[in-house]
Amino acid sequence: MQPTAQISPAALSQKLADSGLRNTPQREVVYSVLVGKRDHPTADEVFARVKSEMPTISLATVYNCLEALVQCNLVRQVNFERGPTRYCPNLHPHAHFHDEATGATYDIDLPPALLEQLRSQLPSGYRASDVEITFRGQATA
Amino acid sequence: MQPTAQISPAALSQKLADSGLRNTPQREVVYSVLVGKRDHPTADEVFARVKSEMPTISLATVYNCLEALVQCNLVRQVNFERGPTRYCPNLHPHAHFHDEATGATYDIDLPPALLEQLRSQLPSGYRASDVEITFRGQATA
DNA sequence: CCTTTGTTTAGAATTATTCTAATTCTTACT
DNA sequence: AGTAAGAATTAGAATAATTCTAAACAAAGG
Repeated sequence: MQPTAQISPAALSQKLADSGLRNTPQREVVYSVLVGKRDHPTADEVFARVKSEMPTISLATVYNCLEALVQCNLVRQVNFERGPTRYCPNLHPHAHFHDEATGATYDIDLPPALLEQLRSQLPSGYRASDVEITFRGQATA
Repeated sequence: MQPTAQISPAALSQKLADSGLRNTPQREVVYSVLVGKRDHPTADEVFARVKSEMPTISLATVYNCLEALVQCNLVRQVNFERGPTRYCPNLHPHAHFHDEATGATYDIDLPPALLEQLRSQLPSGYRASDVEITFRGQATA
């Protein structure tokens, strides 16, 4: 998993603008927190991390910022079963491995050919804009 | 998608017993409702369907029954994003296609070889007990 | 029987998330 | 600069799905 490079504030503004959204200090901090520690944090965890840098931010704003970043395709949402939504700034197509023992989440790179093979399993008439692949198990390493 | 045949009440009892659980009229009805209409209903939807047959059942019991059936491997849970959990009596390994327009869910059969290929992408030390594959998009057919 | 253990039930509690309404910021005119 | 219009932020209320709680019930074993 090579990390996705953090984009510049200007590029962030641009990406937001592309989706009709504005850049704000809050959105910048939320984004930088996400790329700073790619452990698939929940909104609550993001909130806690952001507060140390910007103590006045509210949880509602964190949700708003995360949604904005998802909308402009800088961040992906990840869900495991019924757990809280997690956020992932890795934009490479990849799967997730969810360690049932520790709760940790790892990114798993997938060859594009394999994804293509998966897509080809769909009957004609089914057009998938997205595939989500999640492994569950134990990582002993 | 060939449908999974409904198992007999005796076999249901046996499966439950294998997991240290008892059979009950409620569990039988919940199971028969699930196999009766395989449209991946939510707990609420199951509740509504079961009530017509057994009007005194409670929602908590439906949750309990569904959990029991999941535990003894007769039913799978399916989650889409943040939506309510859905229940699926199809035990063949398969993926799901979630139609974003209608909200409908379709089962997609997957060749075991492809699943094996997916599993082989995991680094050594990662042992997956389960893989979940979800397509999102639009079904025009 | 009588005890133990599992199940059901109704309703309360919980959790993650979204909504609301008031305020504050930006942007873009004039 | 001054101001109107549209976004974004905030705190707290509301919601939705699910889980928990405690009491009643049922079944199984000695």
